[in-house]
Amino acid sequence: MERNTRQRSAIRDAIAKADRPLLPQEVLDAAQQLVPAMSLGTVYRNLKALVEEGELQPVNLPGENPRFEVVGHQHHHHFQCRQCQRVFDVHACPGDLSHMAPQGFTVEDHDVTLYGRCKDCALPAAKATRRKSSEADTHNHTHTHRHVG
Amino acid sequence: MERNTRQRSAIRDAIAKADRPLLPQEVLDAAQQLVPAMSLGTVYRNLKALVEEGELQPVNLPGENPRFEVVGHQHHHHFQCRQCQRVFDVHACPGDLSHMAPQGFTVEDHDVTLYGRCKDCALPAAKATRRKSSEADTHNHTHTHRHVG
DNA sequence: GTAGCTGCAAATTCTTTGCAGTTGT
DNA sequence: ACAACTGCAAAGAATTTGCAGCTAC
Repeated sequence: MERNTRQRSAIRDAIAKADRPLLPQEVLDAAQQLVPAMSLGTVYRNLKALVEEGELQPVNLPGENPRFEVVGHQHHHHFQCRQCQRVFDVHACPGDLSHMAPQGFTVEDHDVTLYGRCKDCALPAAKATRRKSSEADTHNHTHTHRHVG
Repeated sequence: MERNTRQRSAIRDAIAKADRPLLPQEVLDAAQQLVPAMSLGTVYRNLKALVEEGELQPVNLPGENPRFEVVGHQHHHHFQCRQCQRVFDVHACPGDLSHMAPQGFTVEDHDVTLYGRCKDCALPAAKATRRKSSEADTHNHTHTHRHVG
């Protein structure tokens, strides 16, 4: 049976409060504000458990490490900002794309990822009424690149 | 200046002959038929060099390690077979998807991945005239899962 | 002859796992 | 009590890199 540890609550909370899918390290950072001694291993273990439990779902984007969000809206897609690298949900869907497949291929599902600028990182020219650029640059610049360097 | 080593030729050749994007390990497997002593490190170094040179391009699918293909067709998408895990090019495109983005977000590009059954792995019921199942099961079942297990 | 390349092994990054001690129920 | 959970550290997997020797030009 599942237990209600401080760590698990903090992890649940961090993801529930986020308005976007989080990386394990981001979950740790947020959860450590409640439980400072929490380890990354515990985050991974709980993410896995919560996914199996059906409470969370992994969000995989091309070339990115998996992020996690609460299971809510069924079928949806994602947007990644090229400036701050953060990922956001997109509730729209292009619909049936089976016509795109080559002869003889059967399409069962699809993934769509949009790239561009998020609201906070909008380009100067793109917004007449814009926040000071210093604000935009103050964001979570999570430069996530898969693996080594 | 770039040199023409046996290894580099074998790598180039392996990718050019493949009809789909290959994983580094698949490139090694193919290239070792020409240069048996080739190491995986050499494959990675050459893939990187050939990408920087503009001869190859990485193909990133959600939750998958990067594959590589020759730069040819400009904008295109990919299909991954849920049976054999192989990835194929899709030359169609859904077109402009900027209407999908939330208010204030600017869309500059998109990635689309289709999932289903490739021609070789078509479901029995889906094809009247079908190859013997033994043939389909003889394929490259590259079970690529990111990271450990 | 020498710069670029190669194989090998060690290092790095992300993720999982073993273990001994802690804690929720 | 005792099973589930935690922190820590080691293991694992994909990728990069340092180094000494090899080789194309």
